[in-house]
Amino acid sequence: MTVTIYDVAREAGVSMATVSRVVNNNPNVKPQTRKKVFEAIEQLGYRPNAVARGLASKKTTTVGVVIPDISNSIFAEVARGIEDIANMYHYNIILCNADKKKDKEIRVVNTLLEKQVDGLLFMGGVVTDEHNQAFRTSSVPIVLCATTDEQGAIPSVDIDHESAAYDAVSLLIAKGHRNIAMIAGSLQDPALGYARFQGYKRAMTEAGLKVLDEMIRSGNYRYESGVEAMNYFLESDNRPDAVFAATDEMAIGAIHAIQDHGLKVPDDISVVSIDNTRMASMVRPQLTTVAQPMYDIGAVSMRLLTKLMNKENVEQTRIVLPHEIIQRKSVAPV
Amino acid sequence: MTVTIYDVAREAGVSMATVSRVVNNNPNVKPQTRKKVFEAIEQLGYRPNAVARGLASKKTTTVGVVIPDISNSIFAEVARGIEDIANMYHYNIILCNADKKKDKEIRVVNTLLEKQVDGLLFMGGVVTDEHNQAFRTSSVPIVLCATTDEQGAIPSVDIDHESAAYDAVSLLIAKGHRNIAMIAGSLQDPALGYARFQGYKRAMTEAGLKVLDEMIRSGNYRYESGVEAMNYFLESDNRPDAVFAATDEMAIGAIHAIQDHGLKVPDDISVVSIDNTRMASMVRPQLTTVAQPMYDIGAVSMRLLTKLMNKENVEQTRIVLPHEIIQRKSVAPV
DNA sequence: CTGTTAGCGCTTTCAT
DNA sequence: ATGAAAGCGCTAACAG
Repeated sequence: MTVTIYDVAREAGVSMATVSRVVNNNPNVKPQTRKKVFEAIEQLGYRPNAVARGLASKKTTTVGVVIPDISNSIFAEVARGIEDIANMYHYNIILCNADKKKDKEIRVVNTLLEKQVDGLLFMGGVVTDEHNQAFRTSSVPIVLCATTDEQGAIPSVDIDHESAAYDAVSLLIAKGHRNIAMIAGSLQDPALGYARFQGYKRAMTEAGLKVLDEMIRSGNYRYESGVEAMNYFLESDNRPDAVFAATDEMAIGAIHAIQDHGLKVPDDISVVSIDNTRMASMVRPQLTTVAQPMYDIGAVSMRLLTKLMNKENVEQTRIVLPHEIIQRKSVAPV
Repeated sequence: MTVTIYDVAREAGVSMATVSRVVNNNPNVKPQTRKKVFEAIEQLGYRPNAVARGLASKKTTTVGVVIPDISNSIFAEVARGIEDIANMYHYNIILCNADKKKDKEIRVVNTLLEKQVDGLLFMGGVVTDEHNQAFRTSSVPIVLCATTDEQGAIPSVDIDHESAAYDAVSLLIAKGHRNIAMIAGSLQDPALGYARFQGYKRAMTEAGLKVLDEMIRSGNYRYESGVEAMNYFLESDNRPDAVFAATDEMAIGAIHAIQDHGLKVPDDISVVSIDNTRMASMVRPQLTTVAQPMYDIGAVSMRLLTKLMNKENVEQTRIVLPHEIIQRKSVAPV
């Protein structure tokens, strides 16, 4: 039924080993023989079985990637970077959504390992002890992508969220704003939510400004939570004159909340955030935001992983990519 | 080094077959034996090798999905639907971007087949003869996802783009608009761009309205091309009073172009589109659009694929999912 | 309920 | 430059 390497060998009048050699581009084959084999392959419509090859060679040329949610554009962009580089190095990608649920994350890491992936890219929220435990049983390299572990024991590629937040808030301060609110993410999330909050705090403190509890609301990174949080600020008696949102989406929510209250951005209230998703230039006013190089994070982490899988010597296993503030139209001088 | 089923068997004092049985949940094992085996597994930290299993059983419990671009939110949403259902049926996903490039599409289909996926989900633009050729050599089922072949020979799940467009334009007409422009996609793309254009034409014609060349511009489905196209209309001497855009993104571009010209949506010009991406409710005014159930398209096509892989009898192999017009704030009566 | 025994389709020494 | 043969780790009859 299915044609195997053996059939090709018979058809070409050579041994399996020889067929294997030509399929794998081993130079030790006489051109003439190579030709015969190719003809037989063509003739029979032979398609190498990658599973058998994987079993025999102990390499599958596929890497597993666990991602919180592929339908979230931030992660989708990272995934695209991963895929492009993987492709370039002839790896395929097994993609698993894990929704930032610890149990699911650990489960998929295990099934990925069972599938004998040659390496693992882990994109998630927190890296707990249980994660480390699961990672430790892996015989293949793992790199954290768009996150880091606190001990810095595992190779990772990310931006410095704290300093990105610091820069965003500092811009606001430089423009003369003093009464600056923050729409934060989850403060339980050390790699992102909390780090961005820390950056806000540091910028405020260094500028001699007070960090007031009532000027901080936590959202879930999404649009709706941005409008909710902003509505809260709008209705408080100490209305901020600028808002720093932990994500573009929440910032856009905030902008609309402000506009729906009959106020103007940036004339009445300035807004700045982090991410620089495509949407940032698809709002009016266009969003001033700190660009997170998501595609590059994916690309660089995949590249790092290829080196690790290749057992190359890598000096830097903890890579921090630079961020950049993109000034558009949502921030005004006071 | 790596612990195999054989090691577990020895440790537990049973045969490989028995270990295999307990790992695969075969009921024919005495509870006591099962327990012994589990202990040995635990002890040794045994992790079944899915590649070996795949070779022996000729099933990999993974399906391949070829997708144009995972960083495009439309496709990402489909992918999420696929993943969720795949997960539910214990399949994993190998994801390959193919950028709607025919060569790349065919190449990845082949490598996916080499990897012995149990089934294939194909999301792409046009399905050419060459595609069909590649599909035909497959011994595993294939379903087209968010596209169809013209002959209808291959199982597929999609919406009826023509009628979605028809409904969108008809809404405009019902509201009293007569001078309706269209920002189309690629008219070379039969499954989407052209079908949506056909729907526009039919709605116009049936209403006794003229389809004017100068009222139609082609974009590339993206935001920028929406603003470009709209600018063209805005500067022409026959300004439309309503615009139908083939995608939300282009519609949002159009809205901003209109606003940047000092006009109002929908007061001066109404805008309607197709997609209902999350962004549709993240613009002001919120976008009236035809909802394309992307998640469901992914979910349903994966479900269909599971049935096919299972050799179940399926009556309907060409599924057309319903669309629905979502009226928000971008369309006004004249 | 459990064990024996062939493979699955390929890679990889080791010879020649 | 090529072939023979031993696995890779597991499943699936088959036998008992």
